[in-house]
Amino acid sequence: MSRHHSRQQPLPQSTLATVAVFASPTSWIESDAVAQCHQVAALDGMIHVAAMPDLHPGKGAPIGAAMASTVLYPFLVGSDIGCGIAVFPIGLKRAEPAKLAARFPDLDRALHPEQDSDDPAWAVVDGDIPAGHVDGLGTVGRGNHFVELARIGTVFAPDHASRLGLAAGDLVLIVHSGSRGLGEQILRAHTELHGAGPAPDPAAYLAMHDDAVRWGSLNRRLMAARVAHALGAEPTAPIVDECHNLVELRDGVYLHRKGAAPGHGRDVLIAGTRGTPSYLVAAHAGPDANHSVAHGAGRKMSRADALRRGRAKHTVEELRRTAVGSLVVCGERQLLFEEAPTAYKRIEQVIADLVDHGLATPVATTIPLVTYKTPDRGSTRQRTRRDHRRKRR
DNA sequence: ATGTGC
Repeated sequence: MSRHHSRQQPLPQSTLATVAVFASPTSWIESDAVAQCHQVAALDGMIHVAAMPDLHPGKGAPIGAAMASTVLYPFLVGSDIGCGIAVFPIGLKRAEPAKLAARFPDLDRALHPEQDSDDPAWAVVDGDIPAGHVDGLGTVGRGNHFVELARIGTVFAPDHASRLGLAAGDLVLIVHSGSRGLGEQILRAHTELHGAGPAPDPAAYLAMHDDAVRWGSLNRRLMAARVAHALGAEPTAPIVDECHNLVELRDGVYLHRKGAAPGHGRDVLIAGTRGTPSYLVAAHAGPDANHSVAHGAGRKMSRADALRRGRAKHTVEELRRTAVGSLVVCGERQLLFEEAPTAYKRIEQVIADLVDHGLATPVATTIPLVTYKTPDRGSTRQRTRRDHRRKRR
């Protein structure tokens, strides 16, 4: 993606923005990702780039960074505007993970307002559907997105956990998903005209962006409600819901977050992997960190590397039943390898880096029981996405 | 990441 764009007027003399990396020297950070941070720092209007310990290379822009600029750059937020992680308490009698896994609804299948009008999940909609965008409502998507049933493990801050209504052993649903096709449409509309250049009308972009942020949050609530009903529980309101791909106007500058969660006095669920704990933290990041914290463990390997190396290292069964005893529902073999826990950094190191830099305080861990990624198409033959496409033709 | 692109 080129960062050169046409301008009618001469640019003001640009000063290079500062780059701060919030990770210990021993934490593995790919040099390509740091290089991307410095490329971002050289953009017109950029003031400060804060890289989180889960930093890794993205398409054009780094993932795991908060970037403050006088100019709004849509590509720094990316296509999944509104992607985030929400946590919902769920009152369930403990049951076998295998039984629960089998009861998850098909989250590839969208809820349609008319065809599915009797679905009780609609009760979470308390207004209009943002942008009137109906396509893909209630679907989880692909990549690192998931819906997970987890139990609260170690509680580090009992009072804080208690204020959130949580105690060790409680069950929660964790939903990581975004705005599906809507955010992609919004970025594409900008990119077709302006490439990686700034939004010429920031207010117009922000209006669409804010719709996508609301849509993403609604989508997470819809999915939590679908799953709760399917598991025989009542839907609940999220106790945590933070979006990690967004831009906000803060102190007069555009603060872009790409794979970085708001960290100023927020509670944030920082995702581990599909086979390790996640961390619920109290975030208290200041201006040096662009008021942000990490959003997850962060990829250690590219998807291609994870697929290639994973095939030599793991069996499908090992990835479907993890080291913590959880089950992974994922009918796509390729995705299972791409998302293997070993393709990610150690979440404990990411959290330690945040703690050491004074950006967050752990509240509790969540231990996966069932992670849903894509519908299970049966275990007799694990298919890839390509197989599905072939079959359709 | 994505109702995409090889």
